[in-house]
Amino acid sequence: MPKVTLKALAKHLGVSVATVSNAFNRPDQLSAELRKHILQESEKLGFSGPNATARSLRTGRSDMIAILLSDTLEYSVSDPVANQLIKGIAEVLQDAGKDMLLLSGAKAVHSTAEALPDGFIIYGSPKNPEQLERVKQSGKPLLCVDCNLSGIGSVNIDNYQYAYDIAEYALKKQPGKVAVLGLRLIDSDRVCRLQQHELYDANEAISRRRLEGYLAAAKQQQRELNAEQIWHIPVNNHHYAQIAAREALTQHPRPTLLLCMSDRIALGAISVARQLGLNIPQDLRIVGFDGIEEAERSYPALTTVAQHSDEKGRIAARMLLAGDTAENVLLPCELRLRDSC
Amino acid sequence: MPKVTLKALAKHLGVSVATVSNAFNRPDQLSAELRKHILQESEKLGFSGPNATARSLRTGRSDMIAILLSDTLEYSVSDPVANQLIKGIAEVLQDAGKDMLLLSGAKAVHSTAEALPDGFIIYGSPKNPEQLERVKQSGKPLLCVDCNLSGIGSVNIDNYQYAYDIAEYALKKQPGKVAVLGLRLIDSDRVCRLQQHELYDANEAISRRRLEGYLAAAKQQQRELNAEQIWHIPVNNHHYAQIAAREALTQHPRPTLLLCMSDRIALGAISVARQLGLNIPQDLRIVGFDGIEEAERSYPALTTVAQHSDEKGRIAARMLLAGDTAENVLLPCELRLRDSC
DNA sequence: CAGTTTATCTTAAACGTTAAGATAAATTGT
DNA sequence: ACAATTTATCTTAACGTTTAAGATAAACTG
Repeated sequence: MPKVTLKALAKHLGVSVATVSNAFNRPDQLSAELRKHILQESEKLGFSGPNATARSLRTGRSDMIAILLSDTLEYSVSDPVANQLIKGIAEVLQDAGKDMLLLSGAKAVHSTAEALPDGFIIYGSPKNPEQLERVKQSGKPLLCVDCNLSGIGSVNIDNYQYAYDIAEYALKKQPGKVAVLGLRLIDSDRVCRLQQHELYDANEAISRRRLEGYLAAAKQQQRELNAEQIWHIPVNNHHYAQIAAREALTQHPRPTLLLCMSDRIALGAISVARQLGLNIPQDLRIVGFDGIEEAERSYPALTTVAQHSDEKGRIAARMLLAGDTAENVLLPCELRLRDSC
Repeated sequence: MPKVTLKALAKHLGVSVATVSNAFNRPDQLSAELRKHILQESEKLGFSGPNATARSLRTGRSDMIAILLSDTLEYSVSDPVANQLIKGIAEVLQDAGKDMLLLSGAKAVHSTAEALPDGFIIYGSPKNPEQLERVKQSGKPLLCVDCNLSGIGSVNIDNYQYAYDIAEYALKKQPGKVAVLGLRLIDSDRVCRLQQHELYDANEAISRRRLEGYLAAAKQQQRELNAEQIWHIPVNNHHYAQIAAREALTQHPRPTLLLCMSDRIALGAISVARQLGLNIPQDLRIVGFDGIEEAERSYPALTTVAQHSDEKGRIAARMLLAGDTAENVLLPCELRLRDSC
């Protein structure tokens, strides 16, 4: 059977294509009567509305907003923080009648998905420079979330400050040896300690800002914190967190405080501590970062910095839709003081 | 500045649009020399390749495949089973040079995202009948995963059989009262027990097949399993699992066996059991379903049915790409007998 | 060297829409 | 009653590509 198009419908109804188009898009351009008739008939013929591709070509819009993830889709999206962010963005976009498109940053995405969206929310430090370049080139509105790119508006939290705050709190509570379980500090697939020369890095990634906060707090409290006590964890999951935590906690002397750059890492560390028979907070204190739901339910409940990723998503989405893409917004967080420290 | 298009490029270079188009798509249609020149010049002008929308309109293809999720994006995708599936699909699609598009089933998706893909993988029981209808109408290749729709090819596991098998195994091991912690058995947002009339349902959802398996095994072993011992859990997460587990495990007499329809539910139940001071497997045995990674690491390690969702994804994607959309494939699973039962 | 093939490029017609301007009919004001 | 306005619909020209078919010139064939 021939495809049902606006043109075919128009012919069948004996009216012009414009009128059919208007029936769908601009009700004020034709009589209510005719419009109803057209809509009915189109339903009958199984016409599911004007072809989206053609419309998009003609109007230059697609009513889609993309989230440019820094990793593979499946990984980015399974992270609880990213998940909350996506949820927040989705809420706002839906209300605005826009679609959300998730773009993987890790793999070479075919151009269709990249070319289509009317705007982009770049989430996390982009790992694919060519892709970023294409997106910048597109001239479409851009916004960063949890990253900072020169010339692009952004929504962030003050990672340095809150890392400083929670580290300061923890250091005051707990004397003894300090270790950091850091997330994606360097470009390596394996858990490892930092080397001296890797201690500082011009990198704008949020994990670097957090590390700087920890280091500043340690310095201010005159507590030792060397590169060899700073672990790099390549992926934010339980598995890698446990590997690092086990390395850190089987040292002699054993650290008495773990500063963890994410709640997932902290939860992994808690489970290792339990396996090692350590009592939290007596033998060991642990703090996290992010404020994911699981952190409230853990035993002991995790002391952490609560950032509101859903709100971050909502704000970013609203800014993008409003064309408000020049500002750099910093959202407040809260220290959640619980039993783990 | 004027937009850079094929036409603009052609004019600038003094060749026809067709030639520029061929430079990108059909290298054999022009001399290598000219092609190189065109590509260089196009790079210089910041032309990022032929406009995807126009190409898609002209060719009728978008090189995108959509996964039609049954829930909201953020929820569907945070589920470990869905996550594995997506990973598998992504692998195959990437190798084939296709893009993956995630479509939310819960909300009204704007037509652009729905109209674009060249094919659909429907994941889970669709909750949005109109959307499903539109997708069917499109005439594009469809495939179901973890669901069954008449006339549409599918990739599934034998939920009935494996539920039967693991229940049979557990029932033989453990005498006493049996309870089922079921996932999405009825249409309710709250944790609750099933009513008598809800025990059987024509619904094709996988959870129903699993329940039938449990019931058949109980019957075969002449063990009691009434509606009042079957819980409905609306969302596959720790939170709801714990609510249901707490209800089930604070009964008198207490059940000694929990048949859980997902590993996440089972893990939630394990944590409740621990809170109640119950010893597993002495006081209580628990089995799960799915075989997620966490289930190996839990304490005690979870006895479950391992389905290979990544492989399921790969197979589904390959079938769809091969145009092999009529078959109904059943993938094998394995019983993983561990300490929890 | 006429006839045929090959390599290279051009022309022009789609693809299915929308938006601006044109036209004709109906309504209004004076 | 007639110009002025409003309302309803139509015509036309894009939007940026791809591709079948045609044109041209160079290279081969016997």
